[in-house]
Amino acid sequence: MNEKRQLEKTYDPTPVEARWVKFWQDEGLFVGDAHSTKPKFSMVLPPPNVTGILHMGHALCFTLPDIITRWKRMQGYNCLWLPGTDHASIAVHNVIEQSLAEKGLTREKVGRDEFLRIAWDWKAKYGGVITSQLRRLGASLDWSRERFTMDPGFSRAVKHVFVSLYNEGLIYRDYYLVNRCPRCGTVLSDIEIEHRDLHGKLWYIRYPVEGSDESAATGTEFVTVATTRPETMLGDTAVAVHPDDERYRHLHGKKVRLPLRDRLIPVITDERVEREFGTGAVKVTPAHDPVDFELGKLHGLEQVIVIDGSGKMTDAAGPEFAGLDRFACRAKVVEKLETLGLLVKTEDYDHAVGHCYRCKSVIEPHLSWQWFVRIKPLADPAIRAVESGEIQFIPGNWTKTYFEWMYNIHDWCISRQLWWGHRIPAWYCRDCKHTMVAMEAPEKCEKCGGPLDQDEDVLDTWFSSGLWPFGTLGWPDETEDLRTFYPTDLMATGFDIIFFWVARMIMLGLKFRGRIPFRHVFINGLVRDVKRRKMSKSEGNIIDPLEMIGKYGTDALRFTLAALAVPGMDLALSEERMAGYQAFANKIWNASRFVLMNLGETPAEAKEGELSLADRWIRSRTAAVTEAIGRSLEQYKFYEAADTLYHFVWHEFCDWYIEFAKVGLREGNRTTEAVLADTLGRTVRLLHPFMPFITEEIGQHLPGAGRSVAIAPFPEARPEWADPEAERTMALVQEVIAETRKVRTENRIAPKEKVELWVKPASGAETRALAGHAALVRTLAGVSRLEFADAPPAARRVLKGVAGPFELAIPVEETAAGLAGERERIAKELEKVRAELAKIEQKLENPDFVARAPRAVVDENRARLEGLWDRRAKLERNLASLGPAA
RNA sequence: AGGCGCGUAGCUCAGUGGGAGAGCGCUUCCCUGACACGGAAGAGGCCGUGGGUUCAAUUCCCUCCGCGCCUACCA
Repeated sequence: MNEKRQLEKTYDPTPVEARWVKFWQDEGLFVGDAHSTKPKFSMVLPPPNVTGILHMGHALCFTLPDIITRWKRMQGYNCLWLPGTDHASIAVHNVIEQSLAEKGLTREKVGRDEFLRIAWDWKAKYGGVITSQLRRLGASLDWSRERFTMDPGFSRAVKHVFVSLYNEGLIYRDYYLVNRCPRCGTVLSDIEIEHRDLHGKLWYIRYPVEGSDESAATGTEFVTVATTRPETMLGDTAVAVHPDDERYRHLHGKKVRLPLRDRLIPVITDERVEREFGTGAVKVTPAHDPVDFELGKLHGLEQVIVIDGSGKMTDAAGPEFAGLDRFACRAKVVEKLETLGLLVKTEDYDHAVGHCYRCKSVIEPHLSWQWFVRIKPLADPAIRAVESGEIQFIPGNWTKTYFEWMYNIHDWCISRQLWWGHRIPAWYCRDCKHTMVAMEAPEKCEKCGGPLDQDEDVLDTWFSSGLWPFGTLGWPDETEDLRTFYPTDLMATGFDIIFFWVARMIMLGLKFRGRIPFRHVFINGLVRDVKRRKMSKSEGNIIDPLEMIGKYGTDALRFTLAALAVPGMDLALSEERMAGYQAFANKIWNASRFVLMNLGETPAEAKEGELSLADRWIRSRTAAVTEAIGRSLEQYKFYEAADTLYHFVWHEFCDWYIEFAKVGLREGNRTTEAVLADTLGRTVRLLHPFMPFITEEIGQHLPGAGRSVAIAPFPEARPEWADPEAERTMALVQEVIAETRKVRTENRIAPKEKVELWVKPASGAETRALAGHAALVRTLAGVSRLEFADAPPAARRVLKGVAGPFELAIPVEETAAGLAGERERIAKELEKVRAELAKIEQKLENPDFVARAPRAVVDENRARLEGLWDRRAKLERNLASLGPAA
């Protein structure tokens, strides 16, 4: 026995994990080789926000691709998995502005330069948190190539893209109604808006029609409009009705007097007005509503801005309301109208309201100058890339979601009124207002030579993220990395950023590289809690991956995530499950300990002629499992691969093979020793992509350990090991053992007590097969003596069982406890057999079935029928032998 | 309003056009020299409802019920 090779008594993940993280890093095992001649496999890590701390969503999204990368690497691919972080402008702003607020400061007070200095300091200090947490997960990333979306090279790529698109006319500046978050102080793109259903109100307001006879007894004529946002009426510049609406035909061309502002506004007609909704007349506020904005343009209406960018009412709202918060103003407007008798009624009304995706404030439509990407020309090729199958979504049903959005895509607003980010490379002439866009700051206006001011805004974070797959590889330079690793092979991410990120990467990758950025898009689900709720801080139902790692080990966490990862499905994470896989890790550990304890000084060699049944069986199973795992991983069926491994390791290798091997090892069978060691070695390597730490630890103790399991060859399937005969015979042996155990247990024979087992011979071949492996039955079933005979020797009591083709008999002393249940046990079994038999008989008696079902199915049913007849006969005999019921 | 998805064992989830599966939990027994994070033997399910296709449906199609998500300019 080699003392050095032995494992500690119990597996303690923490020190082991720390050791191998360092080892992998020091040895440079995950560094991609730009000059390799081997086939490549590349991925870029979806860059987590620098503000981030690792949560379960990360853990899932990083574990699954890591499994694939490790698997590919072991198969000999030149792998690159490139890490990095995203500057996350809004998220960082929120963090820093909060810390400023604690000192009574605002970003305006400290100024742009100071603010950026603070942000960079902050990034330097905390930006590494998430990356160090990623290492703990065991993610096999190439840290030598780590990037940041605002590092100099990447910034150059961003500018390059902006300038190119501008020169091509695909980026333009426009005065447009956009979404603005009053709290974050910036505009947002359409997809950064979350729609939430709110319980709101619908206010019905009367606008006096101008020219109606106020002095007449009939009184003033009114037109009533319905609105969910009464405060915007201060900016109304028209009332719209449907052109064919008879109720309002007499108002065409008339004007109404806007209450509270005492302004005359026209009645216009437009087919977009729904006659059925509200009163069929709608107030028009071009500066504060997307539809009204369009109407306003069409009808040449004035745009009166009554709410500013921070959600406060402007002077244009009138002296009574100027300076009020928009919601306070709403209350005041309603109150005023009521006093004036202009509020007809108020109804409850539920509707979807846009909220900021970062801070959840209610979005305000806001009229301002912004930069946009003309998206159609970019979207079309991106649609074709998916239609043609060049890019494949997994699972495929996300394709539809992608198309849905891409077909209806709107121009992308990319400017943000923030400081942390890529500043827009546009300059405006102070004198002639000329706009210049360039990579480097121009000296003076190219038209009039006047002084220039750079645009104050930065770009949408997602504008830069969209370049990630090629910007990280050195683009716009034609680097070796770019040539070797682009396009990447797999992008694994959440469905929530298909629009934000995946679609943009495809569009920009095609535009600037002329090639797709990745072939497969693996969409993983959301990690939810056991009750399927989204994990959130406010719910207090967060399961913290780092806490789980501390408690159960990284391997258990990874295996849990893999086992629950059905492509595209949300997964409900339970701690119990994780505890189960911790036990699994422990099981592997102890099985390995057993194997190592039984290895001789010199490596054993498996001699083909000396393979035992168990050896041939486990080899056959290993071959099948190896093949199955490859197939599952090809299809990203992580749960299936994990399940296969779990079952194989625990219920085939540990429960059966190790127990069988003990029999051989006791006899000093070195072939069994060799097969045992080889099977463990293969198992460890099969498991490695899922559980890198424990397998590295074990692998390094095994004889013939290479430099690292992480770069050891992934086991090949060895189809020549398939041995159906061994599997059939083993099934026979296992059945006899199981039946014997069952009879023992149900008759309360103590585990320690040995019994004699008499087997009634079945066919010659079956009997010989079983007889050849009597030692296995004896050891595993607690049998002292195994004999073949038509009838057992005379005894006061004989327990009966049926195992496959065999009838079993166990003679016991009358004193054995609990013999009474035996009749019931057999009767119950018989009942099951009869019920099943009835079903099959019925099926086979159906001529349509026999005529139309596939031959194999019919044969299979016939075989089952015969097997059941046989079993029924044996059970009936057993029951009869017990004598009449008491 | 459209689109997507889910409803299978107590819980969390796989799976399949022809004998219902796993993990955890539960019951009984056992600390047998790898492992009590263990071993052995069990209990437990009209596979949401109603139709249709089929020789055969838990599986394919439709209706409905329940649940979740995404997209959306009826104020």
